[in-house]
Amino acid sequence: MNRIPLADRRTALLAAAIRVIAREGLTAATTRAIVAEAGMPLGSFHYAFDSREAMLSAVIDTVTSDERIAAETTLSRTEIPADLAPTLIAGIMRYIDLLEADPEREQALQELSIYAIRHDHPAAVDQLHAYHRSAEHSLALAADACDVDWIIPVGEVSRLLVVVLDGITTSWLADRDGAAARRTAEFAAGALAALAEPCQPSSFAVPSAIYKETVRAD
Amino acid sequence: MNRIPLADRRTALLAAAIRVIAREGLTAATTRAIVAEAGMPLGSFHYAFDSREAMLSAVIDTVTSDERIAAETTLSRTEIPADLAPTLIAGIMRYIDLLEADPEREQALQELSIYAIRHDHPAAVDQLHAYHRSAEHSLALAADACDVDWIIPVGEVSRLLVVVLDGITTSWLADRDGAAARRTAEFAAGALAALAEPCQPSSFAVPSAIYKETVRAD
DNA sequence: GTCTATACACCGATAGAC
DNA sequence: GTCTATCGGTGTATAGAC
Repeated sequence: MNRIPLADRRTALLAAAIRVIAREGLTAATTRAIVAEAGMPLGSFHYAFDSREAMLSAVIDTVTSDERIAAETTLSRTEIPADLAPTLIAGIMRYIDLLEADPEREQALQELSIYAIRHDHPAAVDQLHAYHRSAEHSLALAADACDVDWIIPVGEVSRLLVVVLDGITTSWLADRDGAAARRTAEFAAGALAALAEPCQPSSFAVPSAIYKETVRAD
Repeated sequence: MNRIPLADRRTALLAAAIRVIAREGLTAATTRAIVAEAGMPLGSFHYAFDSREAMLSAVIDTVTSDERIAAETTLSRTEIPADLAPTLIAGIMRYIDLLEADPEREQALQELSIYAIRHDHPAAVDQLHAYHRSAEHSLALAADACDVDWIIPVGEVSRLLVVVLDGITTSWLADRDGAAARRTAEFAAGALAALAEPCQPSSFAVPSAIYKETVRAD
């Protein structure tokens, strides 16, 4: 009947898949459940995607896109305070707000992440790198706005931030303790802020003792 | 033929299930795969467990037992250095060693954890609490050995440690970058060590400003 | 291109022989 | 109690009508 461009059909199926995964979990996201969610007949699935597996890879690519992550995690420049620690706290708090506002979405991302590690490892690495890029961008922006320099490579700081955000997410998904998550956020922000110092006139940053000998160039 | 006590059969099936989950993932751990791994006929499954779901809950209980976690994470007292930061570093490094030695096991634990959040939430909470208890015990032991007091409740420190360990695990499972994981560990240990101070003669600990007003009694 | 009908494998669970 | 055989259901994928 209605002829739908293939790209639109793929988009609709991906969106439906993400909704089903968020609502009922990855194992419940069968081809039947996804086409039902999208209001399509079962047959249409396999000429939008070669297989369920291929579609899941596309789902991961979609939720991993830099634009999507950036849109959800970037602080608008105007709301950045002057000091670094409060800036970092505000950023992490904003993430926790998003987590509390849409727990199922974050749970879905974790399920997809762990699925990818076993079944589509390159996608898992891409997903992690996307988070790192986003964190790096936010951290560079924060340091710039607060007139400080990171004393270790910002890529290292971003790794720390990603680890903390992931840990906070996992714990919160289990215990739903927002107050505890926010205490963790304050501690983490303080610790991260200690990795910056007021801008030096020189362009050479001073590496900390810990990182001096272990950071590799690549 | 061979009559096997029910408890033994359950134990054997649980062990087989854990091996299958570690090797092939949770979704591949079907009743058929598990009994095959255990060398049993399919029929024996359902008089050891009421259902696959019930068996998975038992699996979670098994891997969540305090004894098991403690055995894997507790530092033997003799190898604790005198200063807190190196002690914490050694502990987290030891965890990373275990992670690198048996990645599939840790991946299995994460799959079980995320399964439990959706399908057996009380078990997920128990699992998190077990980690907290173990971390709390290790942190108390470390502080004692190094003659320091935690300046915030040790339960709060343990929460931070659990968050960090979980974040390190997730990142490492994706990128397998042990050097980066160890840099994260050094940073985290340093930040946690800053939450302790030399023992006071008084038994009153001084709460930090951050935690003073947010920690609830419960 | 679209959708119905169906193929075929595998799932959890159980009935029934021994 | 033990194990084989099988049931009913559901999964992915596809063949074939239109």
